[in-house]
Amino acid sequence: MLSDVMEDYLKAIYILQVEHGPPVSTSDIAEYLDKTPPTVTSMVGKLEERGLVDREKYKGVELTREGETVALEVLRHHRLLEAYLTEHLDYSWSEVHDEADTLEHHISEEFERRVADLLGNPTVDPHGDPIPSPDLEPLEEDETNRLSDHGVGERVVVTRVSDRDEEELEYLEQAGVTPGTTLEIVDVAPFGMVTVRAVETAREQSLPESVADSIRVRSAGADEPAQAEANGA
Amino acid sequence: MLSDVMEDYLKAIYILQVEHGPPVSTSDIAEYLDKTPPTVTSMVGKLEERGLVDREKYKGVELTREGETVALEVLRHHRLLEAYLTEHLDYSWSEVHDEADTLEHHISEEFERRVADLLGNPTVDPHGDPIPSPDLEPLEEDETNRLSDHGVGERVVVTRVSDRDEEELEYLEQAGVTPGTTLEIVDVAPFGMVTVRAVETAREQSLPESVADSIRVRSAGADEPAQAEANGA
DNA sequence: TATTTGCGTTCGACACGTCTAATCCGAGGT
DNA sequence: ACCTCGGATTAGACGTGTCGAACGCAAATA
Repeated sequence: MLSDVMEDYLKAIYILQVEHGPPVSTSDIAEYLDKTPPTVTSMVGKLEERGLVDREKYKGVELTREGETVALEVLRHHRLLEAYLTEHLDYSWSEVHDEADTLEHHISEEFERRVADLLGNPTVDPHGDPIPSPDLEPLEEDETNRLSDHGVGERVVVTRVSDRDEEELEYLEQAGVTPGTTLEIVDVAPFGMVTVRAVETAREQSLPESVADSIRVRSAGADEPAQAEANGA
Repeated sequence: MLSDVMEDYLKAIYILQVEHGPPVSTSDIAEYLDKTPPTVTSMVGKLEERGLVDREKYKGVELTREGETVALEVLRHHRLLEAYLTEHLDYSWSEVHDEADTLEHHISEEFERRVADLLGNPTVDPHGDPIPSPDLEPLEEDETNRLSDHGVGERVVVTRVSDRDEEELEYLEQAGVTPGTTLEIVDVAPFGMVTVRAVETAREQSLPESVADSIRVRSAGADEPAQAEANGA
């Protein structure tokens, strides 16, 4: 049996690995989990002993297939919970993260199954993040663009926003920028600030570069406009 | 902050205290929580340091008001979760206990509030156990009788069954003996076996003494036939 | 190539929750 | 009043997860 702490490490390594590719450094893990580097070194050693990560000293760490499976399981719990809390317990879009972060380690397989059924086996969570399938196959890479990769005049549909920063989420939520929203890019300032107009509501918003970086979009009218609606119920 | 383990001890002490009255012995706690007596002694020492229990060495332990409040909080979580899992996630009556036992330590106050609202602020859980109020006032004593206190020919309404033994619960569930059921006592054997007929379905069941002891009832047609229906939604 | 500098790792320590083995109370029987 | 025996406590140990301080490696700099 794995402790919740170990699950947290595996999830962190998975996420960092997806973002910047393996190997993942000790200090990145420490930063992500708010631990000190010696703590991470020692924990990573234990994960290696259990065959959940491969490691090269002074280089970095990478999940084994087994470690990846555990990470996907935790991620599935997390994202199902986010969807569930949002749709059935009336949580706001920005409140769900902390609750899911705790509960993801403590729900049973039974609970997972029942929640998934109730939601109609969704494939994305409320932030647009993909939910790993029940058999925990590796997720496909996110092929969509960042909002900041697009230029003035283009029309895009939001597919996904980062769920790591609560304040950012609250801002986007009340600004009406959520998965499924169609945006028209009004202006791009030299320092990366992007001004967009939500097509449905005609509201204009300016978003700093860091925010524009974490919003994933596809071109409006591009192939397969189905993803945002795939989250059942 | 209290650990989940400490919460478990406080809950256990509370329950034992309600059952057999203070002081609660080390070995009873050990038995209840499936730990060894030295472990309990050491933990009880820590609870005493934190002002959650009063203790007299070699005698036993009793919750302080503060410790009782914590126990009631955990109990509220547990019983709300049981009600919630039963009513909204389609858990069977006997499955909920283990899931609730874990989750009770990990849900936020926010979650507690939302679940309570959704259920209509129930005052009893699916087993008929009282749910502590949000302000965590001490629970009133259970004034109802045990099934085994009644004699042949009497009609009683089930108000409450113990949730500690999963097998027993499964049996009672499929036997149709649940809170709200009206029973007529058909026979009492000398060794405590009670045979009852469920009035609504006319099914007859024989219950061993241990089971008959853990079923609480009130006389059918007695004052205030309202309790079993008080669990909203 | 020699040195600096930034990470990473090792070392020692600590709190928690648990156990076994050994010892110690104290209530009930004589 | 004494002894016994069941239950409680102390003593010592271990695994987990965490830290700060000291040390070591390796890549970039000169």
